[in-house]
Amino acid sequence: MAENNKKMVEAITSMDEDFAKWYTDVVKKADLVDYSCVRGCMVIRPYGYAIWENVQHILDQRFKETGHENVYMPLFIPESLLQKEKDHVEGFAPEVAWVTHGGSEKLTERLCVRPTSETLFCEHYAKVITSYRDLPKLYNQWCSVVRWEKTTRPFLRTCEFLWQEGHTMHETAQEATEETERMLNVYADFCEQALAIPVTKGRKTKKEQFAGAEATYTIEAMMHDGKALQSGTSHYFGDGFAKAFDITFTNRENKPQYPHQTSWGLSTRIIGAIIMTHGDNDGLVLPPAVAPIQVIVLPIAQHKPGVLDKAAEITERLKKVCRAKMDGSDQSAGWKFAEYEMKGVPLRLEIGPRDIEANQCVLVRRDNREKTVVSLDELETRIPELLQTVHDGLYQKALKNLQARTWSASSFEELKTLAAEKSGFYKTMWCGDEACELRVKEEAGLTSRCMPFEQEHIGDVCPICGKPAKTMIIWGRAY
RNA sequence: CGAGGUGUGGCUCAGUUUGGUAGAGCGCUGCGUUCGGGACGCAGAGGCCGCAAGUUCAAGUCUUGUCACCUCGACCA
Repeated sequence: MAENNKKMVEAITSMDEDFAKWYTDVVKKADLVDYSCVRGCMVIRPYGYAIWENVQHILDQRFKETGHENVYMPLFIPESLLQKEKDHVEGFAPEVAWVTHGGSEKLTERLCVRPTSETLFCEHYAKVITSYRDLPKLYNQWCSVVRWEKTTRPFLRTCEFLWQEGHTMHETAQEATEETERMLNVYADFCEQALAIPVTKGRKTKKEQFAGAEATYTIEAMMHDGKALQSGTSHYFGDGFAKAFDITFTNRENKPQYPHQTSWGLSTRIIGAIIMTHGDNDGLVLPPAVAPIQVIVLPIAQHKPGVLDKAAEITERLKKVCRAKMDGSDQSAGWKFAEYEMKGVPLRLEIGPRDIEANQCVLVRRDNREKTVVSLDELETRIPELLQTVHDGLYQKALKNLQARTWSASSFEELKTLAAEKSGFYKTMWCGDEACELRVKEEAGLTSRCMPFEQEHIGDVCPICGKPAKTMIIWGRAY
């Protein structure tokens, strides 16, 4: 029995042993995804999709609170449309999928399966924006996009993935800039408040920015292994696309003018961030706000009279204050403990004959296994409190990891040594020259993650070239 | 796209060196006993060994081709 137990537990590879393998083990064993017969694509299973639905629900609400409307654009983009903006097409052309035939007939113009929908939004905006009175246009769409990736991993990089993409048009550059920042903040708040993931907000370097954008802003999260995951991006386009797509409106002075544009997106990749930020060697650990099941009610010795009934009664009560579920299947109690830990359920409620006698139950936190005995009379207040405590615990733990793995370097040698010996984020000053960025990539194996909004003065010169530098930048290894 | 590796019941794999009737554990189905950390007994179901050619009396095993997946690099949310 002990032998068996050990074997089952070892079914998840330890994260210290092989983090990548741990990740795929968790993804599979928690029933989040299945590999599909289509190369590089995944089946998102009910439990994984339920997480995404919770993400969608919370974010969609925040988009609407900030004045956005949902729309739906076509899946296909005619080749000529994609090619209107030069930088954009150069950035995406290598990874688009093309439709060349309809039935057995060859199409006169190839259609690309959208890798992102800027071009479609632009084409539409050109038709519907004629006056400053039509602005701003604050559109968002929930959809999937396709990018022909060479190497893929569930959630982190797949050939098709689900996301939302917001596309907005504004009268002035300032308004558009504000929108870009506003939505980045929506993402950052969402990550911290709903997902318990601390993020670093900042601007991407020119090398890392979105194809066709004037500025790209990002939230970067640190995974448990110290690697970075770009978790959401917000782009300022200026009027570049507007010019390419001939979008003009009559301004307040009765003159034609190009509007200023933004776009911003967050994808199912965020589920990868949740897994790699909070997960442990027993499996997934879900932040309560997006956990499909927040409390799993487990009857103990459920064949004994009254136990199942009591557990069902408690579950019904709990459903009024949280997402609760009872497992009354005939698996053993120990099996259920392990199962729901693997699935990352934030709280487990155990109720057995001894508890019923004492009018109490045992609550166990997934994040630290702490047990609390709670009177059945106090469930409605204690459970929401405990869920909040789990959230806070997860956030603090993630923040601690971020702080413990953030290093700063004042010389290139120091940066290279740190990069070789420690994983995480590396702060240095940077002159702004792309040549230095390339050298860091070549010699230290790091890419720039962002230039944080919260700057620190850690020197006066760029450690790579020695020239004066005013910007602090974060380097790292990215998923 | 480069370098390596792997394809055998649902899953993880043994069997390939030396060709000779397709195996194990887990999972699954049924019945019974269990249940506070992955329980147990009994009885069952399930495989043209990735695919295609070839060698052979005989191929999971040898040869050639092909496809898929995995790991590491290069490229990208």
